[in-house]
Amino acid sequence: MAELTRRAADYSKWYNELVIRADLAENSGVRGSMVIKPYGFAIWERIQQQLDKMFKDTGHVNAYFPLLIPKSHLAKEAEHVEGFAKEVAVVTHYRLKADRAGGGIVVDPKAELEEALIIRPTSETIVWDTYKRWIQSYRDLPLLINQWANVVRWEMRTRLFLRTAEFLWQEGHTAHATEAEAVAEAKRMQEVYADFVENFMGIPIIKGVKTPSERFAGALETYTVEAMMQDGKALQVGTSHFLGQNFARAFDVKFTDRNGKESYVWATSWGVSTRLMGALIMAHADDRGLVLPPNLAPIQVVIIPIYKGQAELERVSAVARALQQKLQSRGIRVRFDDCDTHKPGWKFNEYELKGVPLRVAIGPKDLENATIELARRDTLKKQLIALDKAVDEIPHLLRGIQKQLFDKARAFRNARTTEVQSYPEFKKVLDSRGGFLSMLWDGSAETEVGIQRETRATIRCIPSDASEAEGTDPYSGKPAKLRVLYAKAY
RNA sequence: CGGGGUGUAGCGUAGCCCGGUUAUCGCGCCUGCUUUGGGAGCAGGAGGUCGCAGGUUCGAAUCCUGCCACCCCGACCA
Repeated sequence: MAELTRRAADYSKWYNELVIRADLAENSGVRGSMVIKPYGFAIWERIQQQLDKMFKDTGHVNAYFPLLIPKSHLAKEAEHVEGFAKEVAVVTHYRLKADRAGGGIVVDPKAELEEALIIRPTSETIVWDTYKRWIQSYRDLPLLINQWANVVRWEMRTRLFLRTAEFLWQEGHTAHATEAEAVAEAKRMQEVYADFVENFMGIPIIKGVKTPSERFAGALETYTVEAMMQDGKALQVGTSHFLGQNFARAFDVKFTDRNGKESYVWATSWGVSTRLMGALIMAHADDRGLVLPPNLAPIQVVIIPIYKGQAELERVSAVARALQQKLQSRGIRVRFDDCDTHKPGWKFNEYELKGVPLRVAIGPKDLENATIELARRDTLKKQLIALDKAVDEIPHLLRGIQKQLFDKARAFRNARTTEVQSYPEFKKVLDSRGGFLSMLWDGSAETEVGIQRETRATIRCIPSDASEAEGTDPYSGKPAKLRVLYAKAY
């Protein structure tokens, strides 16, 4: 990764080329949207399946809400509308007609909608408009619902995976009888995300809360999980909001409690998106392509036959298929690539590009010696092992690679996290090493804005494990009680 | 929305300033033979509204006008 770090300024070029070459996605040609290719989608499906299981294990169920939302819904929650109004796509007509003059097709001016519809940038408004009809009693609570969907945000600038105009995500929307229960839910989902990103994706994260200015539009508290990419920039990979009673008030969602008293319900919402795939690439990949943690990899082991002629292929295949079957019976995802349209060297490169954690090569020499060649994607090291040891060795190696990827990323992040005491030191470290900078903060938005303007670094979060600190904010000179994490972010 | 840039085969490009044979080269694609333990070699072949629409000219990828799309940099953002 030294090469990548050295070329930090050139990072976006590297990143986009890699993403495309690795067959994950490409710009669609439609402003800011992406096409996710089959291999990329296989990775997304792994993410979906695992998260979906974790949501269900924590008592949630899936549902689906409309794509198009009446414009007036958005206006009901003041801060929410202010946050999203600048980037919503609007549907104003329901019909096209032939254009006699131009020979093309034009919007039929007679088909204007009485009320414009917006394409959801997030679903809080339509969900809460629906919840109003679903909730009357404390017996209807808690309501713990998740939806997998696409949303559209007309961002001024887009970037493959990290900020596309249309993206896939999941959004959880829950309703609770008490404030304490809703806060606990928001925190619990932050934990679920942390668990998923660290243990499944192998990316270490920092848990914390956002400052008021970085909060979700309409939230009282935003819990975040922040990761560091290999160029030292921060990326928010998951977010969970405690919404208080804001949306319940805006959409008039009340319930009657045990004592017959009526009050507004308490809400949360939480989400992760295809941005996770951007995080995956930028956290683990190297100049040879993707590096996938085994838990996530759609293909964990690829077996490549080496042979001359049909007879040899058949002898190699017999061994390869037997190994494949034994591994599969242990729950390992194995592909035996015996297609004869590409040579072994081509396949080696292809599966490295795709980040497959382990590669097995079996050829005539292996048949003679009862061995296989095993290559690790993370270290690029090759070793010969006895065929009869492979079935035990491979699961063990996969676990080792999963741990190694996480440990490496965590060591990198720790090495790039600096506690700074003064503002000159802050600027110096930010320019030289980047990464996370821990510094005392006076709690004011003025300081945040000032530092952002001067350095482009923002407060990523107030870490939840931050110890009590006492001192002065190096930027403003005012009293400070908190150490927060600053970083340049995507 | 402000600043900059680019549109030529599936991808990457030369040609444009200074108009003139059949639009250049590489990758990829197709066929054949030889190959197969790190992205094969040789031979042959296919593939083009030169972003779109006008204009100037005997003649436009090249000059002029308008439009469109995309990329990069800012403000915005999961």
